[in-house]
Amino acid sequence: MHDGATKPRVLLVEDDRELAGMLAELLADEGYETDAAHDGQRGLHLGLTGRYDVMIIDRRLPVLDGLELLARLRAQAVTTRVLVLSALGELADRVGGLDAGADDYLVKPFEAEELLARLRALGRRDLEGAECLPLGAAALDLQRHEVVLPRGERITLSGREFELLRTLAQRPKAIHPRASLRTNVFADSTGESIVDTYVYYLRRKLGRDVVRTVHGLGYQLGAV
Amino acid sequence: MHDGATKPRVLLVEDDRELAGMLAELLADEGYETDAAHDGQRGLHLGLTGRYDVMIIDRRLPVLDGLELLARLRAQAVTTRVLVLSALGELADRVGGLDAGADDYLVKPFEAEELLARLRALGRRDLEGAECLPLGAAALDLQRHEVVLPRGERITLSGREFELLRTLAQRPKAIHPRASLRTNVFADSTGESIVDTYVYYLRRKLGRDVVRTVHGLGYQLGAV
DNA sequence: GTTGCTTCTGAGCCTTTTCTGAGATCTCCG
DNA sequence: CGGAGATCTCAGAAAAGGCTCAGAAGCAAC
Repeated sequence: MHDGATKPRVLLVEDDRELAGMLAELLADEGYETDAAHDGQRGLHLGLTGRYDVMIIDRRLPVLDGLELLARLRAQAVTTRVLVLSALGELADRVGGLDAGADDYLVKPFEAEELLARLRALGRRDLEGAECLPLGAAALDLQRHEVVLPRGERITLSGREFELLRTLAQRPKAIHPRASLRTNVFADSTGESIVDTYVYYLRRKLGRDVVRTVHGLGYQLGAV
Repeated sequence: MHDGATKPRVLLVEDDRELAGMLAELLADEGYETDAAHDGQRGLHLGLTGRYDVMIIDRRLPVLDGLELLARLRAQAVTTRVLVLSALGELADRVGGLDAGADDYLVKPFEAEELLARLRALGRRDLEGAECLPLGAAALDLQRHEVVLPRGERITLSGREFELLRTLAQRPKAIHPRASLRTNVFADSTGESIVDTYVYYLRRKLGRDVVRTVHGLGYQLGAV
């Protein structure tokens, strides 16, 4: 399950299985946790249901084309950074990709190093390449699943507590509806109040103000 | 050069397969156990996951250049001695290689005897230098497979116990997932709890705090 | 062969985490 | 104010994760 939950998670959508395998190995060495899909349909499914820090999407895909996939994801308000791979280097395609909502564009063949550099850049853009997410005056240690208080005290979180807080902290100003938290953090578990329960746990450990309730809309990150 | 029981392990990263084959044979004759990689990517993978006493890396490599590979290994806190091979004898390259963290540099073509001499020298240097890993107030004697307590008392570890503790001590701040310990130390043995068992053995010999449990994530080096 | 150590497996038990649901409390709005 | 729906709190069951250990199997030295 979520063994290395602290690792940045990558969704790789690439139909060339040999290339996909190499990339997966490369990414694993680099400390990423990778899910792979070999066609657009599957990619869409994973992209909508999983939580990823970055996505790498090939432009040409069977079943559902890469740009089409990207557009669909964006239509569903998936804001994850996306790096599009393409065998076509022409300007037109490049523009098309960026138009469709890609954050970066890489032309095949490419150096492994360049891919990694671009991934890091995307991560940095998202403040996720960092080891910690800011939490008001405190910080969330992504490696250790701990909250570091200003005075240096550490409070360890369980896996789910961590996932929830991390999700909130990734977009600190956003209001996160229960439904999306339930989907992203709790894999649509059947209980209706699972999110409430974990908000309760977080508040019990970190104080009432970690999470703010926006009545009727959802939850938002507060301050510790 | 190394303690008699186990052969010294060499990682050879060389894209010229003919040369690689010859070197592997030479090294085998000389009592080394050799893993070979033919491109930088594969070399990086092996270098990060395997344990080697020395690495021989060609400067020019496909996919991931030799110096880049070296820098990457160093960045991941791999401290193994590295001998860089190069067809280019110019000063600039020499400096580049040493900059990138090489311990020695050998220009092609070279005599077999010279390579062996330099390997022995690197082995020796390893003995002089960091022959102990710090373990809080104590230390892990890499030659004798013993833990040296602050008061000078020595506790002998079995082979597996040593490998496990060494792996943890090599990256003392990292959290090591069970799965990776299982792969690296126990060659993916079938039992699920092999890592737990050896953690238990270490704790029994060295006290509860040698190894810290990070629930759901893995183990981390503690203090003795 | 016997002795002694190491390695590995798996069973049993304990702890922590996860999930569910039900009652108490709160908020909004008429 | 009062009711409906939303939110909070929490206890307890189930599942997952972790610890301890006994014993079998392997290996090396005597």
